[in-house]
Amino acid sequence: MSKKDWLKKSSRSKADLFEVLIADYLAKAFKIKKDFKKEINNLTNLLKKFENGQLRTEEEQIRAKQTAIELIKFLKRENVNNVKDVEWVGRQYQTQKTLSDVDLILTNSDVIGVSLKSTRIGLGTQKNLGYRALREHLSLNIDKEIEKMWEKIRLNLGKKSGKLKLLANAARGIIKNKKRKYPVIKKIGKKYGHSVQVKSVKQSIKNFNNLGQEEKSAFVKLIFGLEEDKRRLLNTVTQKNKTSIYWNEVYNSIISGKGLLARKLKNVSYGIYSNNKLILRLQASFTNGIGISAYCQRAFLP
DNA sequence: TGCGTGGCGACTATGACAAG
DNA sequence: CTTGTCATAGTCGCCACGCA
Repeated sequence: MSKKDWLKKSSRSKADLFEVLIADYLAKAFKIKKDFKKEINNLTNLLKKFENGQLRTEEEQIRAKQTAIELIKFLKRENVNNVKDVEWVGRQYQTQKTLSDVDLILTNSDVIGVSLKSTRIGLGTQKNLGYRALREHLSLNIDKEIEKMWEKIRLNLGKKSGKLKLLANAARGIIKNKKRKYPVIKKIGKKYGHSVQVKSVKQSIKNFNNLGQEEKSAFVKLIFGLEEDKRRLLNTVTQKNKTSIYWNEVYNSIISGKGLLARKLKNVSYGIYSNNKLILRLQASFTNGIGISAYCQRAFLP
């Protein structure tokens, strides 16, 4: 296993540990006869095996404590006292169709989902949408533009000399892979790729705004990873020593598709607004550098 | 410090053609 | 005609970085 694999696995376990630690604090706070000691021990032991395992564990312990304190305060303020059970949802989000990491089950059987994030820098990419998904949801069609882009790239390469000229008729993947060896390929890709990005953004905005409520909803749900979730959702983000907690206010309009509107942000990016509040930023791009590789849109939280 | 950009890598889809 | 195999294309999560 390569070092990167270890790091990846470790961060997965780290996130898990972060979640169960908080679940444990919450169970205590609501005096529920349940603890997560077993999960905590298992994950702590697992983390020990990774590079700097001790350090990683301690970092999550500190962050979890801090987050839990803030979360419990928040719940008190919001008069959420009637919690009868705490459940760790963890990574079942695909099957459970929820962003919740820990569920709070209330005495009336309502559920509050809590999404828990612990990051060093930024919020990361929310989702990377491929052309297929965009075609399906937004009826985006830039086939012609992409074909034209390739024609121009090949034409341009053909005018060069030597190895570059030979590449003019090579497979797309070959050309793509040569871009590090021949940086001029990146320049060419950028030159002809940019207009594809710009056009696709225009088309995406127009098409999104022409969608019906249900289709708008489906697209946004795809990005948020929501399906038929009935939970009220509480988001917490812990960065460094700062924790922010907020109800997922946009949730209802996301589900209903009401009040959703796309608007241009920059030449290659647009925003999706829920009742005039920016909820997502989408950026037209190529997955692997500029031009020449597969088209995609990346979604970021604002 | 937010945003646009660049990059890696694992995985999946597709289509051509060979083998059964 | 169906199944297998191979190369190429596309998908997508994660991360890094530079610049205004």
